[in-house]
Amino acid sequence: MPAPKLPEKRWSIDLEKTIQEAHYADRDSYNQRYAFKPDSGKEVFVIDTPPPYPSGTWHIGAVAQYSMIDVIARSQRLLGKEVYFPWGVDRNGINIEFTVEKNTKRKMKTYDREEFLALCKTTIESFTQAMRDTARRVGLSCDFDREYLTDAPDYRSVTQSIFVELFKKGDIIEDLRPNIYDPVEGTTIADAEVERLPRKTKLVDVKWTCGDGETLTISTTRPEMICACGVVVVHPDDERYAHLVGKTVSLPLPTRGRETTVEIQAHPSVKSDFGSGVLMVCSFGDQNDVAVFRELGLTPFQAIDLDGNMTEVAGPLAGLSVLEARKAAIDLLEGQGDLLNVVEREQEIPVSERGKNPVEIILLKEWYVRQTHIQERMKTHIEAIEFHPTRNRQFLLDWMDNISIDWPISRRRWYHTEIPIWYSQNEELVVVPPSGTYVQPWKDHPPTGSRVLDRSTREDLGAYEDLKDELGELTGEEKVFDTWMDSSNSNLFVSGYLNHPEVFERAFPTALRPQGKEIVRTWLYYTLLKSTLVLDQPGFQHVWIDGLGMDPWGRKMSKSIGNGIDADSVLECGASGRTGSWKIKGPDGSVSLRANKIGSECFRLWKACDAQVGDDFQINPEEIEKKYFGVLTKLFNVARFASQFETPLNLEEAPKGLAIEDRWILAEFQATMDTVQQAWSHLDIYTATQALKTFGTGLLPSHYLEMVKSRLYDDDPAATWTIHRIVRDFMAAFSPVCPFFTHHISNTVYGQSSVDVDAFPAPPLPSVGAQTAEGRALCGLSNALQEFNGNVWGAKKEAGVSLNQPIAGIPVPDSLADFAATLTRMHQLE
RNA sequence: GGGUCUGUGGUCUAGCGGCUAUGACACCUCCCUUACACGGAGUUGAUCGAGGGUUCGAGUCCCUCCAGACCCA
Repeated sequence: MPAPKLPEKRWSIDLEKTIQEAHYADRDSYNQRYAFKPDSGKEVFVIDTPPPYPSGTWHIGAVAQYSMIDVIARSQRLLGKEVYFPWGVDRNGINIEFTVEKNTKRKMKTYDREEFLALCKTTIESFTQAMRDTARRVGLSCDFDREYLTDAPDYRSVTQSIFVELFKKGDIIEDLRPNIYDPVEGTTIADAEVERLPRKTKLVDVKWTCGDGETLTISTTRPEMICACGVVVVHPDDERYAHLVGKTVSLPLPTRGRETTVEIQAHPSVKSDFGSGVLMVCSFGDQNDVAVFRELGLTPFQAIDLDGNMTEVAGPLAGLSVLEARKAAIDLLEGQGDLLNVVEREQEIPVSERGKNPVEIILLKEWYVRQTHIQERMKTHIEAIEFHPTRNRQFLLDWMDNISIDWPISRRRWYHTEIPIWYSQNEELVVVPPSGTYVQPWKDHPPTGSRVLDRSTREDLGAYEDLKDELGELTGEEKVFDTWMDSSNSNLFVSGYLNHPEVFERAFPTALRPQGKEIVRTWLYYTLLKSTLVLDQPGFQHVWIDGLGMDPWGRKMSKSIGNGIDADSVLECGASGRTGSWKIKGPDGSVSLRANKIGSECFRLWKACDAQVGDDFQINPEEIEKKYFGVLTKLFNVARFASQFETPLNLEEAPKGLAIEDRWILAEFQATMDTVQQAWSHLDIYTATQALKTFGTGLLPSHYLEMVKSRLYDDDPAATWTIHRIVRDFMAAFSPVCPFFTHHISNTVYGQSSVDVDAFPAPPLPSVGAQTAEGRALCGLSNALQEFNGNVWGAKKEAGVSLNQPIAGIPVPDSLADFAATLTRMHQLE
């Protein structure tokens, strides 16, 4: 018997790493395979990959998601598309600023701006490199040479150009509005960036006195805000207080520069069962206050300044921080005998997502993207997008129903894209840069080609060069954009908007947006908003939304719980004899998990097989190994077994004299391949992988190979052709899931890598296709065949006979008459 | 409190109105059979979260409840 062409006895992580390193080592051949070649003549398929944010280690759940995007990219190549699988890194934002502040123990605003930006850039670059390594280790086939960074001039210039475009159109405006503000970090934040944390606060009952001497009690957690009170309200149905409506009541604390009484009115937002059922409405105490102020047309008081301190209007409390003022207010009230009761109370308070600081609502002049006027148009476009899974469309639409205010996009931070605008000395004119340039107005002058616009009408008044002298001293904008302003251009950027118009023509709407479900309301929503505002088009053809990686108990992985798993520990598990072990905090104490071998191929196979797209997936390395490494071993051995038989010179054309079992397995194989091709074209990773796995570890080895073993040993050309043709095409169809595994096998045995196949394999024997009568008849026998084989195996076991020994008295049923000879030989029936 | 989603053997999972509910892993039993013991074969094991309803017929559709996840207030 000739030696197998595949020398390795089994698939191993070390083998995987060797193949992988060779794969990535030669840049030219890598690019030949995977770089985007828009002129190839093939249909363009651009994937708007989520640019990860480098923060040290890459989260296992995110890596799992990303590896599935790679499966889609590779399967689309297999189907003959010209795929652009970009590698982008999101590097703007407050996280890196925090990291630098923590590392240097210095607050951002104590630095020179330029110096601080340099520090951020160095730090994020070191994190980025680790991420690039992990990306290759998990086998991503991105166009790495075309890497884009959201903090690079070419990317930021797109953000800035779109800002200018939308500003000119009137879709971006500046306005003085109440904003959610983080006083510690000194910046405005968006609705989507607010989270709630439970904190202990004091709920105090305060005595208020009406003009006619009647007293009432108001419960509040924010007595320092009394100075900003614009109205006192009770519920219109609350009979206890109906007589109060219309009276005036005195503020129980001294103020400055405002009237000392307010009116009592009725409003339905009051919860009668909360506290005393009487509510003081302060300008910007919370979101509800803002709504009531707007509804009742009241003039707001600015009680808190940009540093989080009380303003003049707070009278004796002016200059104190919010917390100090709260204490002082309680003391004052107690001193005057107006403090009736104090209770400690657990309350959910709004904090900023990034800094975890209690946020305030402050009246500020900020930049906004108008969005409330365009919701219906967006919904029309959203109808045209195919969602995977479909339920996520509704998820997005539901979020949109809650949108009631415009999107504030300016931030008082530094490591972000700058708002590209300068103001004239009289503040009535503005200067904006030409499209395609990146500017830093806080330090630069407007570049050549800038335009002068009227600040309020946005009328274009002429070239900056011509009007320079009329502007007086220019002030560059110091504020920057919310990072979602950058991220929401990613599809435009990767599709070639502004930079490659001829590609953009063919690439937009972008073929696919893959992402996690936790950022539907941000990344997906904002991107679709941009596509509607800028181009009035749907941003994508497909949106593919995956679930979240959970710990083995079904909880979200997070640093604070200590239930996270590092991606590299899983991918390197089994390399050089290393084993993996993980200690994970569960609900009932820590649990130790171990595994001997996982690696990228097994990891990808697990993710492809174990959960449908959109479902949350529990990550348990022990299970990944137990359930899926054996699949690789099995498939490897099938190929290795086949590889010991001469590969036919002509694999394309079926030889004469195919036996009934050859025709049967070819019919089954073609049915499987039909399913796989359909599934790949519908971005259905689960179905494709399951079909391949079931065929490759079930029917093929257990039934077909056992039937034809003796023919193979006798060099039967029909059997040899059948098994080789199936293994070769199988590897191609399977290559999106396990690219290095299939590459190694197909390259070694057939001299052609499965990852280079750019057309889905044609059916080996069309005469037994799924649409043919013979194909259907053959596939119809599969159950009977499996059952019969099982019966014989069971009978031998029952009789205590080993499987390679003969057995008597088992007749082949009539339905399998055509297989009588084959089955008799296979089982040595007597 | 609201919205969305999920709930199928010990664990994970298929199922999209129709025969005795799919498969994998684990468990148990057996087998070193000339590809594979990091393997193979065969068993055991589920009142499909609970309760109502629609239907000739329901994991599958509807309602209520319970539990979990995500998002929001």
